[in-house]
Amino acid sequence: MRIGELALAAATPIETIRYYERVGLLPAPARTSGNFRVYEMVHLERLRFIRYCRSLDMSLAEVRTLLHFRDAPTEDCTDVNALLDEHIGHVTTRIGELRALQTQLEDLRRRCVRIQEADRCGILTGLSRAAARQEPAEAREVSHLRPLHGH
Amino acid sequence: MRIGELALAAATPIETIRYYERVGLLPAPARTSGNFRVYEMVHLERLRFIRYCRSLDMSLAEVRTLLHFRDAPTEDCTDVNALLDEHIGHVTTRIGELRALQTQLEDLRRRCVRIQEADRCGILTGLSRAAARQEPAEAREVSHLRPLHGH
DNA sequence: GAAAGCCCTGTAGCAGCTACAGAGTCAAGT
DNA sequence: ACTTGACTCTGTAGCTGCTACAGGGCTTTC
Repeated sequence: MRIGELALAAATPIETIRYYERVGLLPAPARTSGNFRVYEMVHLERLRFIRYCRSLDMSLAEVRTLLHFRDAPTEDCTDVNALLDEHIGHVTTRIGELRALQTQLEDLRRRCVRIQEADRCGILTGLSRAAARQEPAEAREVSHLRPLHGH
Repeated sequence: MRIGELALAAATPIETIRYYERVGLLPAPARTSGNFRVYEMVHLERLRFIRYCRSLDMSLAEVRTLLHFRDAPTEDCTDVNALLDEHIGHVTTRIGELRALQTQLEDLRRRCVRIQEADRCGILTGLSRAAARQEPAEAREVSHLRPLHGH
C-alpha cells in the first residue's frame, strides 16, 4: 500500500501521515526501489487508532502513551485508566468553562438590541467597563482543551 | 508607566505586551531616552480590553474588529452584534461537541474496571475496535474553539 | 518519449504566545 | 566613582498539530 492509498483508507491527509512518521507515532515503513513508502495493514490499524484518539480530542502526547501500552501488552493498565480519567476531567472542566462563558456572552449580547452608533453600543461599552473593573473571565486559567479558534 | 508596571496592572506577561504591539493591537508607545517604552492610561485601558475579550475566548482577529469599532465610535454597530452572535454560536457548538465526547469517553472508561494486563484492558481494545470500525467521533469537523490541549 | 499522476524532501506558515540569549539602562548602595 | 541588581531592549526559536508550498523524482499510460 502506498501513501495515497493509506491516506484514503484512514481518511488522513498524506502530509499528516508523513508528519506522524517524523514525530515517531508511525514507524517508518519499507521503501520501494524508487523510494516510495510501502505500508502494511499494521500501519493502517495504527494510524486509525491514532486518528480515533485524536477524534476523541486527545493530544498526540496522550496518544503516544496509549500506543506504548498497545505495544507492550503485558504491562498493567493503571496508567491507561489514569490517562483517560484525566482526559475526561479536562473535558468536563472545559464544558463548565464554556457554559460560564456562554452566560457571560449572552448577557453582553443583551446589552445591544438595536443598531446604533458604536459609541453607544451596549456591547462595546459593556466590554470596556468589564475590562476596567478587571473581571477577567476565569476560563483561561484552568483549561486544557481545544480552542474555540483552534481548528 | 513602563512595561513592567503595565504588565502588573493588566495581569499580562511583558512578552505578550510586546507581542501585541508587534501585531498591531497595541500602538507603539513613546520611548525614554534610554529606549524604554512609556505607556499612558490609554494603553492600559486598551490592553485590559484586549485581555478581557481574550478571556471570553475571542480570537485576536475578533478583538481587532472590536477595537476598530472602539476606535471609530460613529460607525454603526451591526457588525459588533454579528461578531458576538457568531462567537456565541461557536461556544454553543463546542459545548455540544464536548458533551458528546464526554459520553463517549465515559463509555470507554467503563470498559476497564479493574487493573489487568494492557492487552486485556477494555479501554485499549475498545479504542482499537472503534478505530477499526471507522467511527471517528465527529467533534473534529465542526469546531472552532480552544482545544482541550491548547493553553 | 511525453504527459499525467503519483510520490519525495525540506522549509515555512498558522495562532498566540513563551522562552531564551546577549546586550543595554538605571537607581541604590558602598 | 563603581558596582550590583533589577529592569528593559531586540531578535530568534520553540510550543501543538498540522498544512502548504517549492522543486524535484518515479511510474504508468498513450
